[in-house]
Amino acid sequence: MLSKKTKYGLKALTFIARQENKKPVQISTIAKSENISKKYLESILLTLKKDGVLGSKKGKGGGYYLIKNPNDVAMSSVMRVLEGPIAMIPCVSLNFYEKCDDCPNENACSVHKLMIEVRDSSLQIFNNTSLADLIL
Amino acid sequence: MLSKKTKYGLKALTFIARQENKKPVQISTIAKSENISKKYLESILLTLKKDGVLGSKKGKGGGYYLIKNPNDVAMSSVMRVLEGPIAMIPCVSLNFYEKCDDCPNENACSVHKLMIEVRDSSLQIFNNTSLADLIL
DNA sequence: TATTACCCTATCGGCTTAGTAGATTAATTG
DNA sequence: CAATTAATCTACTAAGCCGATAGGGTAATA
Repeated sequence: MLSKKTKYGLKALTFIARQENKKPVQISTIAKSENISKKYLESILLTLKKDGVLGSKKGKGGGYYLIKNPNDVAMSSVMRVLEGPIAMIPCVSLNFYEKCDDCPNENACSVHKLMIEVRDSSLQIFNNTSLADLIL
Repeated sequence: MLSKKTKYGLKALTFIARQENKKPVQISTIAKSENISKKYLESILLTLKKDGVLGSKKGKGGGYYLIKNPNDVAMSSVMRVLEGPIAMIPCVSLNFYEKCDDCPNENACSVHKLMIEVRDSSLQIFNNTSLADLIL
């Protein structure tokens, strides 16, 4: 399941990227327009800022703005920051690997192979889709 | 995330499908061999039985056995029974569709389109992989 | 210097997951 | 028939996560 966190984050990023001018967008503006709890959205945008996708400006006329070019914001990186691993199971995750405690031998595991396939196909989509593709 | 339920279920199915003879396999045998809590595995196998993939026999020499041919057990159906929707988000699910409460217009949603792509690529894998492929 | 709006910490209810316990039912075997 | 075996059913629980909320703190701008 895609968490609301990720869903809201993607919607917010899209909203910001759609701005003609490069003026900062306020949290409350996005929250209202996209039907998202303002306080919750706050924490999400903060996460995206720490990740380096967004920048922020305080005070009057402040808000959040895009730091990178939408073409350079890959879905794979956004997904990893907000959702966590792209793989369905830790033992096939590239960035969040963890050994299964019930599997003595990964290579002999029937589930393992299947999950690698799924991971690769998802990864291909997320790597080849950028924020710019979402704007359309 | 793939739930342990699904993971255990797949492992159990593989275990049963690997049996040379078609004699029923007992829960405890699978549980020990695959390091799964016996009682938990019980409920999983019961679910698979209700779905029509497995049959069971009580009493001495009883256990669970495969009803269908491994080639006819598609991963997509097993996934749906154990894991639920294959889609990452209900609004793009084919079998478990639900409207988003925050989206006024699905077709205008940037997340929607992305999630359809992911669903389709996963579905293709799950549809084209059967239990027979896992045995190898 | 007042206002605006980001920043941080803490908390909470509700839900799901994984696992446990115990009693019951049905089939086989002696 | 009786004893054994193993599936079936019901109920419960501990732990963890998610989404949301509350309230105050801090920095920049006009």
